[in-house]
Amino acid sequence: MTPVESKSKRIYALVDCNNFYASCERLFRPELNGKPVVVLSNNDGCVIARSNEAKDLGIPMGAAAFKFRDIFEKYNINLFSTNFTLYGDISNRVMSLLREMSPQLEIYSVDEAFMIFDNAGFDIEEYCRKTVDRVYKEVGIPISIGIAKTKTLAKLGNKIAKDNPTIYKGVFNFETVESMDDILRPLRVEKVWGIGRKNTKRLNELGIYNVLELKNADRAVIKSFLTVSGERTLLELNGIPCIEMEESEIKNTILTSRTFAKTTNDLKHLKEAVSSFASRAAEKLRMDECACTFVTVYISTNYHKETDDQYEASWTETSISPINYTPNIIKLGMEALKKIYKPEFKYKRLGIVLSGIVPASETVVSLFQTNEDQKVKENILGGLIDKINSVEGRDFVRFASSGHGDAWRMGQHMVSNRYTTDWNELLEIE
DNA sequence: TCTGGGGTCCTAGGACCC
DNA sequence: TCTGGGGTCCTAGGACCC
Repeated sequence: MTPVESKSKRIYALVDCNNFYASCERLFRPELNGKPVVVLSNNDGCVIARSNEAKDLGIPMGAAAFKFRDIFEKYNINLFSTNFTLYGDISNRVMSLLREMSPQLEIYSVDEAFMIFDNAGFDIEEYCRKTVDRVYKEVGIPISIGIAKTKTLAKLGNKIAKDNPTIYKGVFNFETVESMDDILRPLRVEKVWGIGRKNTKRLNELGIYNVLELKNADRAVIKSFLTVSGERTLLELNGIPCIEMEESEIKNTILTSRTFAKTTNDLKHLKEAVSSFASRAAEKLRMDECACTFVTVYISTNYHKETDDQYEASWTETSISPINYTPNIIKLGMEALKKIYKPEFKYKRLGIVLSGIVPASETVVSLFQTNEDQKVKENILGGLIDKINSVEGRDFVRFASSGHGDAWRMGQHMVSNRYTTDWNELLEIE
């Protein structure tokens, strides 16, 4: 037997929540079922989720909200600002149910996960249909599933299921399809996972327009034009798995960034932003039980405004040993900001990136920086702040340097309630 | 007037070494 | 003094994803 034959037969089932953010908003406003719903980004700047009814009205993903104001009004579209606290909680509910249905689960994003079946001795398609029913009944979120030998095909199958609900009823299975060619021929290459704007253009220049043409293309040609990533996509379309399970649960980077509601060149405002974003990033870091070595700050002007002078810059500070205590991270962030700040520009965006991430348990105490006692104190204080904030809402407790941030804080005008995490409800549940 | 936020992976090019 | 090529490591930036 060759190694390939002796390998177990693995099947991927990609679960994707339909119109996730819009579905979350509807969950607590059932009167909106059948009506158009749109969720806007921070600052209510652009469209990041649409219900099917909103899609049918021709509202594109990523559309600038101010350009569609008339349409929103004319069709009486229900608008929501983002409520990530709510979406995160609903996501957790969906994922725990999926984990129950499939112990090998790889969570890919807030609304997507791969269920993995090795040598399943049962009808996977039937099982997936049951999963669709259960998630809808128990959580209230509609999902679609694509089944195939590779992740890329499973993603594509999911798209097919979603685009043809009456034919496939939420589940598309590449394993039982009669003619692969007939399915792939009508699909444009940009539908494929990993083929974005630039790669679509390159492929079109090669005369490759549909997925079947890509699947049958010359491997060496694809590699030379689309690099190894494109080559992997081609192999995956042919049923050869190249994108494996994620091995590490640890993120490489943790990022907190915001576009400001107004521009500012006031160093005081930027310092407040650094302090506030560093606090949030440190909180995420501790949630993963990790520590970081590098703290990067980047700032930029408003690149949409061509009449303004443009500037963007970033700087990375290095810690002697890995840290996750908020004041330490703020301190490095402030030093980085000092290196790149220029008073002559008006800033629209600032971000903090934490990298060099390691499990907190593996960190050794640095002789130069802190001692065991200090470390213990930092851990207790950090944990306490996180606990209070998780109940009282983000930023309930924060460091004084974060200020009140009225000048730069985001504008959000249509936020729904934090239905599932409100303090009162927590009390009732517990 | 008003265009998100949080990630991953890959490549090219510079610095440095032998 | 002048010359070369190969290798590694690091970083910035591009492209993609949801």
